[in-house]
Amino acid sequence: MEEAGEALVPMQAGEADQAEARPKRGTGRRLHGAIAQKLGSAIVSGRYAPGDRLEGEVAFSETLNVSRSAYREAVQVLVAKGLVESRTKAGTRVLPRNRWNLLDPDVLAWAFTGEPHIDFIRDLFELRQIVEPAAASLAAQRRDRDDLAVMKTALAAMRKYSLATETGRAADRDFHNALLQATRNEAVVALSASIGAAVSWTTQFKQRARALPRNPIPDHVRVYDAIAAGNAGAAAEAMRTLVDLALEDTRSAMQA
Amino acid sequence: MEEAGEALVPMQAGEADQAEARPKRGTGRRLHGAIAQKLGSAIVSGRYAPGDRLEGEVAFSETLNVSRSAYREAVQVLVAKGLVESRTKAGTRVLPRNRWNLLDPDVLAWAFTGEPHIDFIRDLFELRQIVEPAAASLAAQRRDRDDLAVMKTALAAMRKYSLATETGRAADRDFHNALLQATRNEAVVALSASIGAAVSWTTQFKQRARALPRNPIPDHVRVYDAIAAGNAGAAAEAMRTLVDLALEDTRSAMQA
DNA sequence: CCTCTCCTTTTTGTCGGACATATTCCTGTT
DNA sequence: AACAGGAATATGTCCGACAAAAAGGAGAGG
Repeated sequence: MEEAGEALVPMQAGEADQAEARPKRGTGRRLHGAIAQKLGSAIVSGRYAPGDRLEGEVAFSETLNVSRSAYREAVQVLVAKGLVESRTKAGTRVLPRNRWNLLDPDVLAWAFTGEPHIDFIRDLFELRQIVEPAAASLAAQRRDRDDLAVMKTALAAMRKYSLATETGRAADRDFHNALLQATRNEAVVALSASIGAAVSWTTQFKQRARALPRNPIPDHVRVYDAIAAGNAGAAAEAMRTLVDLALEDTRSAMQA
Repeated sequence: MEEAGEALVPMQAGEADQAEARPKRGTGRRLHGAIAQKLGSAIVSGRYAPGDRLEGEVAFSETLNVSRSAYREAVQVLVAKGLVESRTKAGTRVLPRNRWNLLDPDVLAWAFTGEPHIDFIRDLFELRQIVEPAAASLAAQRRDRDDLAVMKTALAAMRKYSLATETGRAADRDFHNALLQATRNEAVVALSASIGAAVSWTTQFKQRARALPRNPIPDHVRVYDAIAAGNAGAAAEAMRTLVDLALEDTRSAMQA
């Protein structure tokens, strides 16, 4: 139902006093993309509750100082990701969480623009614990020489720069991407794009809280060795412990 | 209450033969949604190859007999799903497959509007074989009385009507949905919601090819019993065989 | 007083045209 | 031939208007 009165004011998280509401588009970004990000992160982070009605298009686009067209295109993006639903006269309303495309890369990114709920991170790691060992198993059976080469270089880069540097984290992503590529399974790879992004965010969290309490390189090496040897069971097991430790680190980091 | 009904009309179910005619929107469907579906399925089914450039907005929207605004909103949907990318002056180009959000429900649906590649189905079932046994295991550990009740009624409905009827298939979906809900993991639920939709399409394929070669009820019962008993290992194993058989059936049906 | 029907009003949906912006690509210069 | 600069072109944004659908209220009838 409709809450009376103060119901749903646009956020315009007022750092500026005056009408600086216009979402300036960052590097090369399109305007409607910026609006979509702004609205999307606002929804995912809970500033709009499921069932809430957004302000009307005309009014909202006015307060944002953008044209209705740009605003509408942004809303279409949110509709495409299952965050909101628009019906004539009823307005645009936030859908319940179970309709959201949580594995959409953008939605995941938006979820990590703010402090994500600990439960959600738990769910994500649980999915990782399901998918990644199985992926490692598949990779062990199907990898070719090129896959191993890419993983090896990524591993070397991880050793050289630690996970504290951005280049080091990029190498970590490369390692996991190469592993998933070796599964020869498009669906699994697509999942990785989502989970991988989330994982990189949680890695940043870990770093932010304190120094990494444990050197993750040996775990990665064990995974690599098992895949190189074509030992599917060992690869799965090694990956399982790797994810376990990552979860443990993240959890302790977030409690602090 | 929310009319869940996406039983909404499949537009232009008949012939798409007519040159490039205006995409008539089925009851309640928005125009840009229809365009997005048309373009999306064309891309996913391969009628546009990755790297191809779409016709310019003005020209294309003219041949479709729609306004540029509607066309643009449709394109934004495709952008949101990673299918295309638009850049000034360069035009709108189809992205490589690894950029697509394959687990997006709409993308999956579009993939099954035409004859999907057998490899893709294989990938999908492989992912199912990874996720669903693990989900059953989680469900066995976390289900409560309500979950079991819902699953039990769904099971009864499946027994009453077979999978040959739509109500029977709906009961099948209910069963799997209840199972996933019992995992208490939003990410797993979201993933399986996508895959589940695709699976229901393959089920229809099976039915179309020939009568279901095997009674699937006992397999479901085994899964239910294991979950009810809280036996995680048995639940995973039962689900594994269930998915295995489903894959086998689908494969033999598609070879015919 | 309640219910049903009809109409008003609100909000999204679609349209058309205009201008802005950013590249690409061609052209002309050095 | 290399480079710089301008014209062409496609997307990006803005504006204003009307169409369509549906929620909510008004009025007739029970």
